[in-house]
Amino acid sequence: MRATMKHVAARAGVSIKTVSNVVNGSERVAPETRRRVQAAIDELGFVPNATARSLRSGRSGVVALALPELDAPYFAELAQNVVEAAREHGWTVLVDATGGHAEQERLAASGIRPQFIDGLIFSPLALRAGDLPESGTGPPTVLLGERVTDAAVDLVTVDNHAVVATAVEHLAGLGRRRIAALGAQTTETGVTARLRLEGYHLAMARAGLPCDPGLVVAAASWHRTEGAAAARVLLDRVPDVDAVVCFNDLLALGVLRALADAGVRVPDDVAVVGVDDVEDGRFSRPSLTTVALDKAEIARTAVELLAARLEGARDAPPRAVVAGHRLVVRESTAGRGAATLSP
Amino acid sequence: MRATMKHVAARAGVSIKTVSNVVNGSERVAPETRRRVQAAIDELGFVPNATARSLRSGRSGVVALALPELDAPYFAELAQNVVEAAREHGWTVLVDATGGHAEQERLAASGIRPQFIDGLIFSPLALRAGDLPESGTGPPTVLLGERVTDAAVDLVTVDNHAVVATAVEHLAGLGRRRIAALGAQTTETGVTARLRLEGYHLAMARAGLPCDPGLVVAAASWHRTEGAAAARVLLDRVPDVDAVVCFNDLLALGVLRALADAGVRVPDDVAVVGVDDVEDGRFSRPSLTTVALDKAEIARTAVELLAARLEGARDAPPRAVVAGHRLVVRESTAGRGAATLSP
DNA sequence: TTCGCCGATTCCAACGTTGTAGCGAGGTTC
DNA sequence: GAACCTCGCTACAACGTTGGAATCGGCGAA
Repeated sequence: MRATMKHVAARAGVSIKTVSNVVNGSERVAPETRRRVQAAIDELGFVPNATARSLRSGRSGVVALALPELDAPYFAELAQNVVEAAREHGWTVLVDATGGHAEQERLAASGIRPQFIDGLIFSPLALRAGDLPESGTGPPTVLLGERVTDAAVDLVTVDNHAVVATAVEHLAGLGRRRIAALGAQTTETGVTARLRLEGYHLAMARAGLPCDPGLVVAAASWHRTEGAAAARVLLDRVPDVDAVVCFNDLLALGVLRALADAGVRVPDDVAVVGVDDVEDGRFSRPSLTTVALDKAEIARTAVELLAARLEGARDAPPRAVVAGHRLVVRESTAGRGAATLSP
Repeated sequence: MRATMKHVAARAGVSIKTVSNVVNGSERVAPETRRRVQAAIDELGFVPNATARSLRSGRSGVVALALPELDAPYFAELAQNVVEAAREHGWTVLVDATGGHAEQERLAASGIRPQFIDGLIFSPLALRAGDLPESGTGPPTVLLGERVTDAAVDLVTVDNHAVVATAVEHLAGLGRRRIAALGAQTTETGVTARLRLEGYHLAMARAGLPCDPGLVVAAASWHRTEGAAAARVLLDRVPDVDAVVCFNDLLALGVLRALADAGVRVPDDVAVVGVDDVEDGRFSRPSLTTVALDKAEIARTAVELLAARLEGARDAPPRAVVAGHRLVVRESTAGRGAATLSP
């Protein structure tokens, strides 16, 4: 059985509280006592019981990260960044893969293993902010994505209009006219998809390009297979398409594959742009031009917002931070001229 | 403040223990009492405090998964599988990304947030089994990877000799003679790398192929960049190489990219095989022939071994399970003839 | 010598839950 | 009608820790 403070106390000939004081580095301990206690701790291999500590103090040092899926590169890279940022604050991250299912997400939002976690960083797919438990019920939460309602939670987002507009402008600047958008979603909950589609329409209008409805292709989920399938639909529907803006990189990677299979040259015949900047895109053939989202900034900001809320006023007004993005030009729009394996 | 059993008890006019009995579905509660208590629970939105429960019962329902990194697709996909398998057992998974650093791994092995977690599924990179805390100190552990010493922990592994041999035989069967191995590691801790290299040598010998030392290329870490760099070294060193066995898919994807940049045709000039079967390989150009490791089986087995140890005898003899693998032939060895986007 | 003070340590209670023991009411058995 | 049983519930202690109050011993000041 594992040693407890009781054992250490007995061995060192002091009270339990003195052991606690030594462990927590309190000032009020005589050097000699401290030494004796420390020796006992070492001999018994005592490690404080985090559960008891957390019950007593109300803090566990664990924050949850609820994501739709871990095996999509964007979320995997984001998770990695969150884990690292959380470590800086002495937090351990409990990752919860919701599968994007509303029920799982609701469960996650109301606190996995209630009171186990100090806070939650939540990237919902099916859930809308209005579905979040009323504040006070769930753990302090930072939302990644969109504010769908005015629920009072902190938020880290990106400017989805601008993100897609950046892509469209880049393509228009290269002289492309028939620019398709891939990744539209009809479900009410696909708010990111809706915003990105709006950004597409706005940018097309600004560039004075016709916005044929056939140019907009839906994708129920943003995975490679869906991207490939949508690309086939698109080629069939609009044979003279000369560019595709995909709403994320996975879709774009699927598109690249399907275009190659169809004998379409990229970027000569069709230029392709994604969003996210996941690592695969740097190594694909052709490498993928993309609008990079600053995942490190998103992760860092989310952790910091959470820290502020935990350490500061629990009911301070909610804050919203917009993380940055930037265009990364690679072969899928610039051809072999683009620096290889960069940046 | 959140409602506790005390509040519920007061509201329902019963003792705390009766509330506990209702919550835990004990038999000894009259229907009418149960109804009253349930009503109070609903009105107050009571949810049992997992921390207190865990302190009392010694079980938290949380298992840790310690991995080198989350953003490598193999680990991300594995993590996803573990999360799903754990959910079946009612467990939540706490993911710990160690970065492959010995110190972080040691920390993880001795129990992140001690006593917080019921068990640990551990995929070490830097640590050797001998470095694990003596049994009894850390949490019950299932090791993913290799048994380096005879430490008494459960183990899920793959037959690394056979895995690489499968790849070599496939290439030899296609008539390739100058087959390179990519991913060797000189560090003492890279046991998987050592086993895969042995598998390569054994298979080459069996196939009666010369095993020029120049054909073996090292890669400190198994990422795309390293793969690309190693491929350039290889082309420089052995210009007439006609096949490459990469010790994982990421290396292979880097190799594909570097070969394309060098104007080498795959598989016409050089055939490429990876190990893992991550999703990227299904969509790369050319798509990647690989030796698929059964990640779902690995995850499921690991969770089951852990469950058995937690529910059964704590000190039952350790078990070792070898998970399956199978060759998946795609374009990087079979050319356009291979079914596209399959399987 | 006594008092007060201060630093070091101990004691007690509490965090929210559950296991064990026990208790009263009502029914059954002879 | 006493002995016994079962049912439904309550009381208490315990899990391992920490905050706060209480206590103790030694020392300087009066």
